Amino acid sequence: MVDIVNIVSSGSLDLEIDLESLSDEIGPIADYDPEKYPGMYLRFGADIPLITVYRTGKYIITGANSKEEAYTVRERFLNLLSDLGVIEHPDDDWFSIQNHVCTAEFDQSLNLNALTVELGLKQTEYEPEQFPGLIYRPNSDLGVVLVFATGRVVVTGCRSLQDAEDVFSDLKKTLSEFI
DNA sequence: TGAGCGGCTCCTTATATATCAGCTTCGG
DNA sequence: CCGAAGCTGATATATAAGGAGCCGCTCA
Repeated sequence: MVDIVNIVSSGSLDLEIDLESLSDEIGPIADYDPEKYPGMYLRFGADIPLITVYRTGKYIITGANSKEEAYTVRERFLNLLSDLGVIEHPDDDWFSIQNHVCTAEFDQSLNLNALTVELGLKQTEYEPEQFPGLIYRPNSDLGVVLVFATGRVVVTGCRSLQDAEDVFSDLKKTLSEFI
């Protein structure tokens, strides 16, 4: 069982945007400081995913806890642009989920030095002086796993929740004899 | 030799995870 | 005034995006 903690998605409006005037029109929920970063930040509320909009019309949505939330925020964004007359149809772009960050857990603490050997040195990186987690890159190439001595796990780099679930269940299967 | 261009790296954002150093704050 | 406790920011992972800066290469 893995839980989604963050989803990164991106899309394109396929049109050039004047971020300076758009941020003025949107008001305080927009934050644009080109000296600091070329993207304009747009956040509908404190616990609502962040939208970063670029001059080229491309945008990214970070911080969603589900695929549905990412799509809902995208829809709200497109409706806002439609209301402002920036775009004509609130659905004429492409949009896709790019990354799932998930957490999972083994019900026991783990010896990461032994785990490094068990998983194979070429797929594993563990340098506790640099970072306390073990970095495991499965052959499936569906994602990357961070394993901690507490038994907690972070699965990232997955295109879908199914990929993250597959990565974690494969890891559990691989370690079924070990733990 | 220098201009120009392509490629690369870093910045920023979200998010869980854990461990260190360095800093501030507080009590005795 | 000093030790302890708490807090912050670094470390690493993935991913999209545009811009700045840097490096090396090619051609005039």
